[in-house]
Amino acid sequence: MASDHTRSAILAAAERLYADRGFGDVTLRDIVAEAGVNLAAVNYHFGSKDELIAELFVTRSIATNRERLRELKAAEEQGGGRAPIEVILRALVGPTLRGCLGPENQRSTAARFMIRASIESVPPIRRIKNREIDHLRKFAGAMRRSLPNRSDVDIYWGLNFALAMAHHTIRESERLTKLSEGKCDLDDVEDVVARVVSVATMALTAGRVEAKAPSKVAAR
Amino acid sequence: MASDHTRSAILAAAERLYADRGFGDVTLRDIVAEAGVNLAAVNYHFGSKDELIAELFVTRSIATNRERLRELKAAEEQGGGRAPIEVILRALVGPTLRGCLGPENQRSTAARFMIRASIESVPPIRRIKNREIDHLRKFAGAMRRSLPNRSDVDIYWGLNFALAMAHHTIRESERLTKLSEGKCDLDDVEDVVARVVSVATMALTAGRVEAKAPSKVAAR
DNA sequence: GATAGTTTCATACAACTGTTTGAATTGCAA
DNA sequence: TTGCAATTCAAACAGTTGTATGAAACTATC
Repeated sequence: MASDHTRSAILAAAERLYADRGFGDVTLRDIVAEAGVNLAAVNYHFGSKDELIAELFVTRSIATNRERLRELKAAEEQGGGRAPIEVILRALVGPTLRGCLGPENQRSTAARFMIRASIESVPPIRRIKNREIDHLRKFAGAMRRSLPNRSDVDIYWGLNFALAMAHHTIRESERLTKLSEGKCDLDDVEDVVARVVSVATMALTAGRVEAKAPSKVAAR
Repeated sequence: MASDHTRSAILAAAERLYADRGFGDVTLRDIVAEAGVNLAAVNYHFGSKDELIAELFVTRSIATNRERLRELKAAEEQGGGRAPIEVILRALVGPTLRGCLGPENQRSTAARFMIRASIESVPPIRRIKNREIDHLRKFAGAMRRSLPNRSDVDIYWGLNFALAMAHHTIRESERLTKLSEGKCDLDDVEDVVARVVSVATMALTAGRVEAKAPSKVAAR
């Protein structure tokens, strides 16, 4: 083990470069140059390039998921096993949004890395995301307990839409800023969280709005 | 020009292979082998690999966007310049969802290609997506006319959330099926459209649901 | 049917990539 | 200090990739 200096230098350099330039444009040679270590050190310490990327992503994922579960558990304990749906949703999307958004100039390397991972989604990262299902099931369970009258199908759709709004907002934050000409303030993370939670809550609690049949409109 | 046989054979083979195996795993040599043409034909007819991918994506995008605008225009004309917000949202997300979802066994190559493009998002495709803003602005305009009392910020957030739900559902359709153990029926496209439109409509019309402050819950 | 322009082809190119190797160096324990 | 394992290093490896080349085959026009 020793000092692990090389190992952490590689992790730091890789995270920074991937965050700045994306996975497609950064080679192992770029990383070791930035870290000031030898090329072979990557394979010595991590086994392969993919395992290096996986370790970067797993580290951040675990932190986010831990925070999610902490908030969820606290909410359910306080409510005697049933938490209000807004609080559950806040526990679901809050940590992710807080970890990725915020004032751009002071956005951490980790945050920018996670945004990049959300945009590019290379194989090692996709593999990890696929293991996230058990984690999501815990939220589905909490939502079911919170809304016992709601069907499973509606619960899953609500969960899906909540994640959709959070992740899409992160991934397309730049485009939303441009589209809205800066009117949508993505630096105000708590406002974003509140908007996502609010809409997801409505999706899960409101009666279905009957959408007008498009027959006449769509007709030629 | 001649028969264009080689050109279209390349396009068809590329679309099929990319749809099945993803952009990362398919080389030009795979494509020309599948198409039964010479390797140099790709650069002769398309200039480069990226331009080939771009052409594939642009073709499908244009078709979707045309359909979107057709539905939007029809709706606004029928309503004398103002269309109901549900109909606008349906014009926004309907064509995309219909183009990508539907019974898996009979899903077209084009549909599977677009799903792949949504998941992997390779540089030439990202470049094209970035040019989509003007197109989205037309929908923002229609939404503003439909909901004149709503602030611009709310309009943009509603637009953002509508796209979020549609695109995320496409991209993560497999995961949603697995998570819900098949309970969420993604083959019933019109039901998916109705759900997305319904939630987006609520997001745009309902008063803001005041989410509970998380202070106590989140506290250590 | 000769010719000019287009298209196809086999092949080579040139560069880059992640990974491996084996020797050199370092750090620690006996 | 000696010995042993962990670490670092320069160098090469092996394979793949997109692209370029120049000759050959084809097509249509006059």
